[in-house]
Amino acid sequence: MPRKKNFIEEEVIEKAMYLFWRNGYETTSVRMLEKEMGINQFSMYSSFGSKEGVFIESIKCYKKKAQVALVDKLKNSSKGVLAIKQYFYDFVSFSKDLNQNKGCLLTNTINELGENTDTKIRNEIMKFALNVRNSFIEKLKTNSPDEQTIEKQVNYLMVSLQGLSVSSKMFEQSQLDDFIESVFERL
Amino acid sequence: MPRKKNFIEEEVIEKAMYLFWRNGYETTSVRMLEKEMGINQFSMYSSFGSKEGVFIESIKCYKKKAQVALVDKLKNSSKGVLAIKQYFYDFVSFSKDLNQNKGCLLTNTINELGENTDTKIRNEIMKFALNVRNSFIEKLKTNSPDEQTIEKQVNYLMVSLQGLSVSSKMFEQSQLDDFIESVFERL
DNA sequence: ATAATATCTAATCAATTGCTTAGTTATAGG
DNA sequence: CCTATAACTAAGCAATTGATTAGATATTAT
Repeated sequence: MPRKKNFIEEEVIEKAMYLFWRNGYETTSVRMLEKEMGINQFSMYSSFGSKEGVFIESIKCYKKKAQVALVDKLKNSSKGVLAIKQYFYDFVSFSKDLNQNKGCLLTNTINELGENTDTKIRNEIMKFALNVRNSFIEKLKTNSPDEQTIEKQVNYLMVSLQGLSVSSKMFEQSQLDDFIESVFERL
Repeated sequence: MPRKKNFIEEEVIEKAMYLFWRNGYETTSVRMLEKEMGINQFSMYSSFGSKEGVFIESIKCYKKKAQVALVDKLKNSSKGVLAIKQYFYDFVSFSKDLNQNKGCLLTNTINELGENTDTKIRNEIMKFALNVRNSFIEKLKTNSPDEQTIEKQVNYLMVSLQGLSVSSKMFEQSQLDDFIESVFERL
């Protein structure tokens, strides 16, 4: 009996995600979302409940994309630790937008909202971080069997990755390349 | 003939700075600033012109504090590269607030405002980054005389420092320690 | 075709944003 | 002790924020 939605949720969320990615959470207004998603505020609120609801779905959308483009590729690689290095390079191009770099949406979010980050959002982010972390550990095992060494190495890699995310916004590509090369020289 | 200001600009700016540091630029409203600085909006605007004006002065205040607590200490140290490692540890405690970590105000700002960062603000930030960078280079010279090596090393250190800033918001102290130790193990 | 109902448009809500203005108060030089 | 002048208080500005409402429109089972 009812009328059909004349938009696909996955499609409009993807558009919202890119907007949040470029601008951050606070700077992105519901009017901007309206325009970018191509739907009315009513539709937005009836589908996703709130601005935060749209953001949470955007985070999930980002995670899916990063999973496919970065994590799955890493998992499927047979190059061991070198695959992690490739992950770092892939991450930089993944977050590149024209001649700008948007960093990682998840890192941006933590950095913007800090400890005030909503628990639901924080959980989504932490879950993905753990996911990446475990994938790194799998590859590190091919290098060294020592658990303590691996633990230290993966902590090192996770922080390095955050550094890459922020630095890509302010540093030259050559500096990022220097960094990545240095990171894996030490591994 | 005129009336005297009954507040000291440096004092209220310091309070504003801590507020911006904790909350970020956008999330900090003029009403919050009013309350925290203990002065009226009129006084704020007549002294600093705009919210952005208050922020720019806050950035300068932050830079002064970081200069004294971190950079000057680094410069005065005779421990060579080890002094840079100390800088990393000092930075973490410098940005710690109770059991929370606020990261670096400058890094936070770049990360929040991205390429839309006002030129004046961006210049202030970049000037300080260059300042830190040069201080690192001085210490690196005590290790190796090769200019290319130093260039690569300092790029590595700068990105690592950004990583530390963001990661301090989401990771445990032990993970940060692992990271710092790993960075300087082979420098 | 009709009735039921979810989705649409578009106007509007109170609250908050950065900023300004009108009017009062304090402090100095003459 | 005045008078000039800047700093104060507090009310208010238009614009924007996230969110809601009322009424028109479309779709499907009967």
